[in-house]
Amino acid sequence: MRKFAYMNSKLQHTADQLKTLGDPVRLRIMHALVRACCPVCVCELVDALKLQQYQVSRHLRALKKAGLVKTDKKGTWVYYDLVNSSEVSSITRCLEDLLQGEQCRHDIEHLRKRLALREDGECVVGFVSEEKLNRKMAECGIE
Amino acid sequence: MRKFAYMNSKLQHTADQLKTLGDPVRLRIMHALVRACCPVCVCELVDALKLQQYQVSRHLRALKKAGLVKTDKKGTWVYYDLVNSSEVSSITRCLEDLLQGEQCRHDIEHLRKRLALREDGECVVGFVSEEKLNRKMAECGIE
DNA sequence: ATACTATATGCGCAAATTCGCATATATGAA
DNA sequence: TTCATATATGCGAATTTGCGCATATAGTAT
Repeated sequence: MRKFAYMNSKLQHTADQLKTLGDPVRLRIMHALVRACCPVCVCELVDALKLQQYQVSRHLRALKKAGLVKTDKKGTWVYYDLVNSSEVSSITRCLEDLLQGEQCRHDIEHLRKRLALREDGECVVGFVSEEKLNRKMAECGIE
Repeated sequence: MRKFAYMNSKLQHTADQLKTLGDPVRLRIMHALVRACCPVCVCELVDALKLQQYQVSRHLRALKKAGLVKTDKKGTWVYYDLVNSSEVSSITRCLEDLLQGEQCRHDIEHLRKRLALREDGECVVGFVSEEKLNRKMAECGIE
C-alpha cells in the first residue's frame, strides 16, 4: 500500500480489509471459517482446501493482519477463527450472499470430513491423505 | 491478476470485485454513489471528492470493469451509477455498514452541494470552484 | 539430547497495480 | 472550421503482490 493523506484512517482500514479479501484463496478460507462455525487449525484448512501448507499459512497471516481472523494457539496447533466484531460480521454476511450456491462446495465437503477426525472437538492429526479421510468417514458411518 | 486454475470462475469474479473495492478512493466513490441515490457524472464526483479528473475517471473504469458500476452517456457527460443486481446490492449494504459514521461525511456534503447545481436533474456545469459552489448554495437558500 | 510434526517465514522472481503527467477522444458551441 | 469542455487513456517508474522453494521456529514425545 502506498501512503495516502488518509493513511491509518478507518477508511484505509476498511480498504485494506476488502483488498485482503480480494483473492480467491482467501475467500475460500474465509468461507470455510464461516461455515465451520468453530475455530479451525491450519492443517485442517490445508486438507480441506487442498493447498500447500505455506500457502494457507501465509494467506491466514494476511487475513490476520487485516483484522479479519484471530488465532488461538493450543500446543503445536494454531486455531484460526473469525474476529468477533460488527465489522467482520457485516463482511461475512456479505460473503455468505456472494459465495452462496455451488461455490466452494467442495471445500466445505472436505472440511466436514476433516473435522470428523477430531476427538473431543480438538484436532489430533496433522495433514492427512484423501484415503485416510474417506476410511475414517466410513468407520464413523458418516455418509 | 495472475492465472489460477479457477480463473474466470464466479469465485474469481467475486475476488476481483472485492479487490477493486480495496482502495480508499474507490470506496469513497462507491459510497458517494450509494448516498446520491441517482446517477452521478464524473465532474460532479471530481468536485465532491476533490480529486484530479484522471483519478476519478480511472477509478471509475476499474469499478466498471469489476461490474460494480454502469455508465449512461448523455452528450459530453457520462453518468455513473451502481449496477442493479443482488450481488452489488449485497456489497453496497455491507459498505453502508462499514463506512457509516463520520467517514466520507465531507464527500457527501460536497456532493450534496454539487448536485444542487443541477437543472432539471441534469448536470449543466463542469468542474466548479468551491466559491461558486457556496455562492450557489447561498442563492438557493439551502443549508 | 534426538526425532517428529505443526506452523511460520526469508528470499527472489515475475506479474500486477498505482500514480502523475501529458495527451487523446468526443461532443457541443460559435 | 475552430475553440472549449468533459471524459478517457498511453506511458513509464516505483511499489506491491503472489508464488515456489527451502528453511526456520516451536511444541511434543521418546
